[in-house]
Amino acid sequence: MSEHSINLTEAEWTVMECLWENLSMSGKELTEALESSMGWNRSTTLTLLRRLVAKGAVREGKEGGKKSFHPELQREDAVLKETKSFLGRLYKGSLSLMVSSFTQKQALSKEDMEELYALLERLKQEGDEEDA
Amino acid sequence: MSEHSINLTEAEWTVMECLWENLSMSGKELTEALESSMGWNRSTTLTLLRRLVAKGAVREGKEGGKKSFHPELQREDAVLKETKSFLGRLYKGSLSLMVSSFTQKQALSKEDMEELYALLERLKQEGDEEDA
DNA sequence: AAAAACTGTTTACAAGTGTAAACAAAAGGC
DNA sequence: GCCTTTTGTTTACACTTGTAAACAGTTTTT
Repeated sequence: MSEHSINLTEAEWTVMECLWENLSMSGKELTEALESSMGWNRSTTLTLLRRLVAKGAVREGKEGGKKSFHPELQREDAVLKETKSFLGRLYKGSLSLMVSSFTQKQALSKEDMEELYALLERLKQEGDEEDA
Repeated sequence: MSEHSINLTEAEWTVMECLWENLSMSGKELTEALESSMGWNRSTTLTLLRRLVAKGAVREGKEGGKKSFHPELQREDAVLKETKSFLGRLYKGSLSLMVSSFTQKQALSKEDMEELYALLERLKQEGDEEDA
C-alpha cells in the first residue's frame, strides 16, 4: 500500500472509472470517451488527468511518441476508503446499521433483497464451516 | 417530501448532526457546542448556519428576542439521499454488491458481522412470513 | 446613560473544483 | 521543408467551501 491518502473529486472519479475499465488509454481515447459520455471539452479531461497525475492516482507513460495513462491507484483501495468514510459519517461506521436503515426505508429493490439473502446464506455456510 | 435537493457539505453535516440531536438550539448553544467539539470560531458556525438557512435545511425562529435554530431537513431524508448516491457511484446502486465487496475485503468487524447475520436472519423470517 | 458583553450581519479571503480558452510543440501530409 | 492536424502545457476564471475578522445592533451592567 503505497498511496498515502489520495482523495478524488467527483469529476476525477469519472476519469478514474474510465481508466479502471481500460487500464491503459491514450489522451485521445480518454478525451473522446469523456467527451461523448460526459460532454466534456478536451481541455477539461486533460486538466483532470494532469491533476490526477499530480496526486499520484494516475501514471503516464510514453508509447511511441504519444502519452498513455494508467491508473496507479487501485479501484478497490479507493472504494474501500470511500466506503469506510461514508459508513463512518452516516452510520457510525456500522454496515449492519446501514443495511437495516435501508431495508426499513424500503429503499431496497426486490432483486437486491434476493441477492442479500443469497449472500447471507453463503456467508452463513462459510461461517459454519470455519466453526467445524 | 418538500426539500427538492439539498446538498450538504462536510462542515454543514457537522452542524446538522448537532441540530438533529437537539432539535432546537440557540446560536449560543450551537457555537459553543461546535467550538468545543470542532474548535470552530463562533463566526464559522454562524456562517454555516446562515448558509444552511439559505438552502432550506435549517429554519430559524425567534424565542424571546434571541434566535433559535431548527432542522428543517430530516436526517433520514438526507441520509437516504446520500446513501443512494453513494451506492450508485461506487456499487452500481447495489447494496448487496457493497456488502459482498466489503465482506470479501475483510473490512468488517466481528461484531458487525454478527449483527448482519442476525439482521438478515430476521429479514428472512419476515419474508417467509409474508410468503405464508 | 456610558461601558461592557452578547448576538447578529457583512465582508473577506485562500484553497479547491469544474470548466475551458490560449498558446506551444510535435507529427503527418503534400 | 511548410502547412495542417494532433497532442501537450499554461493560464484563466467563476463557484464552492472552510474559516474567520469587522462591523453593527441589543441587552445587561455598573
